[in-house]
Amino acid sequence: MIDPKFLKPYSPQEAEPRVYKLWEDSGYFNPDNLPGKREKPYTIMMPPPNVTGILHMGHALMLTLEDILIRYKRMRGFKTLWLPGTDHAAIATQSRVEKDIYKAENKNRHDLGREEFLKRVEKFAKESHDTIASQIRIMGASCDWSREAFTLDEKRNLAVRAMFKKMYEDGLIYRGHRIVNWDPKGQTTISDDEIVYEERKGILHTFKYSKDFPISIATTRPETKLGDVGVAVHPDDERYTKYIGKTFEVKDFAGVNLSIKIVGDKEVDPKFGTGAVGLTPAHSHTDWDIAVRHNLPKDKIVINEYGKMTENAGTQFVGKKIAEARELVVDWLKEQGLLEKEEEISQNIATAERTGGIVEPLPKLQWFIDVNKPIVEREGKTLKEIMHRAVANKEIKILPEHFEKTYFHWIENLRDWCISRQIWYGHRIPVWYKDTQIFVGLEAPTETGWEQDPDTLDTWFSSGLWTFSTLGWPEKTQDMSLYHPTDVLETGYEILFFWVARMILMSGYALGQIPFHTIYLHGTVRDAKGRKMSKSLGNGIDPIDVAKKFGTDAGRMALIIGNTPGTDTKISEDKIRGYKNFANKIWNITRFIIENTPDTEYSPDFTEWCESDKKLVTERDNLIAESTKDVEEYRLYMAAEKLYHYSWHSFADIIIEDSKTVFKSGNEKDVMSRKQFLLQTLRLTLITLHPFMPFVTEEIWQTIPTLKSKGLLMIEQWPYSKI
RNA sequence: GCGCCUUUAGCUCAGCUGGUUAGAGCGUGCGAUUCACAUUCGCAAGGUCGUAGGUUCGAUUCCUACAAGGCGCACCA
Repeated sequence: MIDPKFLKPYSPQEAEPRVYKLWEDSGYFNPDNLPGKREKPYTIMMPPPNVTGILHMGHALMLTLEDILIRYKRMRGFKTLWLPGTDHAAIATQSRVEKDIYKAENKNRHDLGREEFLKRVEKFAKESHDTIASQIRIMGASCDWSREAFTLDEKRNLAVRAMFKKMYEDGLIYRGHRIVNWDPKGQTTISDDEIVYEERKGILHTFKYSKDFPISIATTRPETKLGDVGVAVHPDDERYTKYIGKTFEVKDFAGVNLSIKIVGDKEVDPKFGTGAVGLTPAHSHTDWDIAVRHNLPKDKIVINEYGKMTENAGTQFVGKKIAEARELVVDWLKEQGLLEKEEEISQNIATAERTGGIVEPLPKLQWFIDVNKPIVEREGKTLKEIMHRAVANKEIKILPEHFEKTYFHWIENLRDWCISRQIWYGHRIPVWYKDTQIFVGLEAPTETGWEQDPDTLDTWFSSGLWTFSTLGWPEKTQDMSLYHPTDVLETGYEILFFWVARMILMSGYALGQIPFHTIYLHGTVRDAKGRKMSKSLGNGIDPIDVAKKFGTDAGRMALIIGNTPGTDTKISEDKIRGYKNFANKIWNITRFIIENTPDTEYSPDFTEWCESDKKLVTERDNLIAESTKDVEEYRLYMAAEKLYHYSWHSFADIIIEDSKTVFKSGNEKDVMSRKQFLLQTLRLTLITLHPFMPFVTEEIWQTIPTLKSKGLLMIEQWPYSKI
């Protein structure tokens, strides 16, 4: 008797939660519980979503791609581990919570104090985590919850401390006083990669320090000139060579005394401005470098951490904001008749990715990772070389391939990585100070008087360890030896440098291993018009709403079809609706077949095909073989589309339609052959579509008595496993 | 400034290593539909494959230049 469910349209809302529970309760998400021998492991570490809120379409795409790969490999008999987790996302989470608290209570983090503030952040992170974990389930992700990790939990903290200690002892981590990127809004340093450049209009002022100063200079930041210590010109610039080496005393530059030494440096572009650069080493990266080369004073700081002028800027400027000071200096130059020219130019302003604050270069004592130091344990290779080599010698393959060039280009320009942050939420730096002594270790020294460094680590330091901190490193666990290196790292191309490169660095350094064999980079999910989804535009599609309205399967298909690696993809409700109809189509295919084969036993070894069906078998098997190859070669979009097209436009539209005639004909051999073909193809359709549309296929499998008796579709064997 | 990507039907995109009438989905038009389908099915229209050269027996596919759009990195005094 046909199950009455089939008399109504397929209801993903009803089926999906029930089916997920069935899977989760089976224990098969955990590779230890999978049936059969399964000697070969297949591992994916889930890129941990930030605990700053809820999942968006990008997460849905990531989860879909990874789930397809994992489900496919599980059906191919691999010991599949997909390890889920979340990321504490230090700055992002801290600033989010700060904002909330300020809105609700008009307090900042200092009003609450470190301990109380951290409690609040942890509470927020916990809630956010719970939301995310439930949303990952809604997406149908077949990941091993028993191994779930958090970048800031105890085990990961141990890994972080162990790594810091190891790198410190190898001389790769050092403390240095140098110019860093300071975010006045977030009150912390940030790395070069956390800077976003924004093009803005600025005014280039050309002026002289004093009437009798021989060289005019140009600047967009007149207020910093209060801290100038020199002027740099190109060594071959004939206009200025006669001044190189001389020092000029400027008695009164807007109220301060300046001692300006003229130096020749080839970094100076003689064609820009006047061809002479006023040097402010404390507030400019390039000026700092020039000052180092020519031994000029570097610590004349005129702007502090809050973006205000310091005492060095003179009594009339101290305490004033940058913008105000800038106007005052310009006014003064005008009054003195020193301003020669003002022109509008466009310039790139460095802003902090997370807070949007304008980045102020400042000299500070910070912790760095040396990317150019030869490592004894690694045959004298540097971290840069470790990162470069893994991709260059094809140990790691990037998809799409052209991102390799981007990757190499980034490595070439890489400078030492500043890893200390002046924020509270994150891994505390495992360094203790007592007078002039420094102690670096896993635990605090037992004697009294030691104080721990107040700073925390860049969040990407802990994410860099993700492929192995999740497996228990630094302990020598069974998981470590079985699952590392992992197989695929699937993530968005925008975090290739932030994260992917750092994992290659950390794994290569600490283990002498690559972290993964293949990098699959997906693009950004955009709206129907190609715009980025954002809160302010209100054009976002919430994957959870999609699940409610159309079903997760439909959302997954819409995300995957037409989506090639590295390319942005557009999605709309219309597209999703199409795949909702497809789920219903499979539902009705099933209904037709069971209604028309009530007395037919499915026999797996059936060979008595009539002539016309022989062709159908070949066609179908070729299609499955092609799709299998597509999945193996990461053309998931292609496999999904082929299977979709076959099910609907061959199997349903042609073959099933034709069956109506065959059944009427009454030719017994033909009828039997066709019935067997329909049953067999239904079974194969469900199996091959399962990685893409896991819910509807499993629901059907569980509803048909003969298929259900074989257990879960999730662990059914993929056909033609020789491919 | 250095580099990467994209440019194929009205829209969104496929087209793997060059080879018969260039494909899909959506949309459009016409027709059918109490017979698995909160619909579905059939048929049809629609493309000088960004522009200009080149390699080749043959190029949407390879090379060069150019144009438009997008992106990354660096500089930014």
